[in-house]
Formats: sequence, structure tokens, C-alpha cells
Amino acid sequence: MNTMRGARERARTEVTAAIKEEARKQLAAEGAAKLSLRAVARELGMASSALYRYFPSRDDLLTALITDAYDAVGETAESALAAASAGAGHLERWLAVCVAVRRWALDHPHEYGLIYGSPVPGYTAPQDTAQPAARVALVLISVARDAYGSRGLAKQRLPAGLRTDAERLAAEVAPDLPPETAMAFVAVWAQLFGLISFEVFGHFHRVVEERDAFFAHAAGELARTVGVLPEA
Amino acid sequence: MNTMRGARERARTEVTAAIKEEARKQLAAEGAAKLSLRAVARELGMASSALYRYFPSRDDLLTALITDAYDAVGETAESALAAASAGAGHLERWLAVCVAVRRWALDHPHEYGLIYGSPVPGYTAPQDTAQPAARVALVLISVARDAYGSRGLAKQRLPAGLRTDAERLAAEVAPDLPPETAMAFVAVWAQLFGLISFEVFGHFHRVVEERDAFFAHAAGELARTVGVLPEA
DNA sequence: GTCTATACACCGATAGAC
DNA sequence: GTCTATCGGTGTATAGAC
Repeated sequence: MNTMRGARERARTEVTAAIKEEARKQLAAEGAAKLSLRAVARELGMASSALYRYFPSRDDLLTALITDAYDAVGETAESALAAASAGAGHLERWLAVCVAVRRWALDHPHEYGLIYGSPVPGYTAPQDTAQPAARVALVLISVARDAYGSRGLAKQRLPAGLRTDAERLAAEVAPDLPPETAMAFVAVWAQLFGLISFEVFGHFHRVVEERDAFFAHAAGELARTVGVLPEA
Repeated sequence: MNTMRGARERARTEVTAAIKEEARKQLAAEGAAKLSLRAVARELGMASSALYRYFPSRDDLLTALITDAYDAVGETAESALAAASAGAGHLERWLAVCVAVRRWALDHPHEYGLIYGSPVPGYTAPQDTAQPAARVALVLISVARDAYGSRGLAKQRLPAGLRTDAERLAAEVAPDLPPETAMAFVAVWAQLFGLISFEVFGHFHRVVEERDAFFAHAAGELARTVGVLPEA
């Protein structure tokens, strides 16, 4: 009885994985807005109605793909940090994470676009994508936190209107950091993905050719502005 | 004869404008990937086949929308600079342009997504979008150029691998600037749109509430990193 | 330049047999 | 859980009359 349920559940997980894999292929070919349960079923040799046993609606499939994408890039960032940690300096660890995230984005442009590009029209993400979505940011914050212990970022000013946001942010995510630093980090976070998005979405076409070097340079400068410095 | 052609051409321009306007509405409702000549025609009370006299295919309509969007945000940037120029300092002018671009993006999120979000699957932009696409960057570069004349940006290093790109860039777009500065500017350009995209695409939800102040602060810091300083 | 009509394909979702 | 069949739509694109 237990083994039977085990087998059934195993089968279910396998089919679910196959559906998502095929859906990712279609994401690349047609885009998220045109993701179609019917086409997935056709390609898998199933009846379209059978898919509804796995995903109650098209949006649920989309949610699964979005969650998976956030988890994939989040895990990429976490692994990169773990791999770099052995004796590396703060800047090296920061760069290792940034480079790994960029690499993932370039290798999975459509999944990247799904999470960091234009929102899918008519789709609103449920609350449960929030946690996976935060993983990359948390990795970068942990590097920053190590980098300057609790000393914070030197001579950084914060407009009065941002104090409330900054204090809430610090409390939520990095209680040991000064609010100014937490706020500065948010800007750097967005700017980092600006660099990646411009590259993935083709805005560096005929503008920058040596993109590896360019990204490493820019990501290093970003680290500086948030107080992650070369010295270990 | 001349007046007849004039009337015809006027009618043609008006219908063309109506088609694009309706298409922009659908862009907001359904997204670029689902933009449909038929739906546009239906809403306009025309036969779908009639639209083919104005746009030979769906992609041509899309190209027109993309070009228009680049031109709209480009003109926004140019106007903001013109309005701010009267006696304003360099930083004020830089901020005026950034704030205007952000404002346009927030007011036209779908048109923004069309040009700075995920590429439309199956669509490749023709060469003639390149010039409108450059307008915002050229405005920002002109502010930067004014800001430091030909002195360039102090103590800025450039990795060896980026020298070729940097020199080509400077030659193409700002011959009076040192290559290091031109290259730094590209990074700032991408980072600025990173800030805007994160806000427009909803990544600051429950992260930053005081977004006006946040953006102004971050854009000002960006100006600093590219050598645009407060003093006029 | 606009219309009707048409060819041919697609979609999400559900009902009900097995 | 999978199937067939079906409802009620959607789309691009063209042909040919006016």
C-alpha cells in the first residue's frame, strides 16, 4: 500500500517534470504569453485534458515555471558562493556570485525574461513566489554583511524620506546592518540586474563586444559602491 | 490633384494613427506577444483585411509601436533637458532627465516593457529601430559631456580587454571624451534602466515604498559615479 | 481602400466513458 | 488518470466583389 502510493507519486512527479520541461521549451519558442497547455499536451502525446490533473489552469503552470526559475537562479547564486568561499576575499566572492547569476541568465534567457522581464499580461503572481524571488538578493546581502561586519558603509547619506523604508528593510533582512547600507544595497541589486538585462535582452548589441570583461568590471565597481572591497 | 492627394494622405495618416492607438490599448491589455490585427480591426469597426493596407503584417505594426515608444521616451528626455537647461547645474540637469524618463516609464508601463522588457518572441527588430533607441542615451551623454568638458573622469581604470570597445565607443558617440569615461557611461546607462525596470516590473513591491525619493537618490549617486557633480 | 467570405489553424476548459 | 468529443471562442492571411 505504501509502496503503491510511492510508485504513483513517483509517476506523478515524473509526468509533472516532463510537462514543465516541455513548457520551458515552448517558453523559448513562443514566449510566456502564448504558453499553451494544448501545445504542451500535443508534444507530449497526451490529451490536453489530461494536463488538468497536474495543473488546474494555465496560470498554475506559469506559476510553477516562475518559481522554478527563481529557485534555479537562486541556487546558482548559493552554489557559487559556497564554491568561492574557500579562502576567497570579499570582492572575489561577490564577483563569483554576480558572474554565476549572469551566466545563468545568458544560458537561460527565456526563463530569465520570465522573472526579470516584462510581466506576463493578465497574470498576477501568487504570494508564494516571493520567497524564491528573494534568494539571489539574500546571497548578495550575506556577502556584503561579511564584508563589513557591523561597521557599515563609510560616509553614506540617506535622504530623510527614505529613513522609514531603510529601517524597515534593515530590520527585515539584515538587522546587523545600518539602514543606509541596506538601502544602498537595494539600489545596487536593481542596477546589477540592469546590467544583466541589457545584455540578455540585446541592448549591448553593437555597443559592447567584450561582454565578459565589461560585466566583471561593472560588477566590481558596484561592489565598491556598496562597500565590498578587494581586501579579504 | 495636389489637394486630393493631400486629403488622401491626411486620411491615411489619421487611420494609421487610430490603428496604432488601438494597438497600444491592446498592448496594455494583452501584451505584445498577443497583439492581434483582427482584434484591432474589430475594435475600430473595420474589416480585418482592411488593416493590411496600412501594415503589411503584424510585425510591421509591432515595429511601428516599438519605434514610437523609443521616440516618445527619447523626446521626453530631450524635452526635460531643454526645460532644465536654463541656469541649472549639471547634476540638476542629469536628474531632470532621469526623473522624466522614469516618469514616462511609470506612465506607460506596457510601452516601456515593449522596448526594455523581454524581447517579443519570434520578432526581430529591423535595423531602423536603432536610431530612435539611442536617443535617451545621447541625451544623458550630452549632460555628462557638458559636466566635465574634456577633462574626463578622475582616477578611473579600465581593464585591458575593454580598451578596444571603449575607444570605438568614444569615437562613435563622444569623440571629446576619454574612452574610460565612455565605457563607464555605458554601465551607468544600463544600471539606470535597471532601477526603472525593477520599479515598473514590480520588484520593489514590499521592498521600497518611497519610490520617488529612492529613485532620485539612486540616480544622483549614479551621476556621481560617472562624474556628473553637483556644482554647476 | 473597404467589404464579405473563406481556408485553415489555434486556444482554454469541460463532460462523460473507460 | 487518460481518453474522445465538444463548446465557444481565438487568430493570420488571402481572394474577389464593389
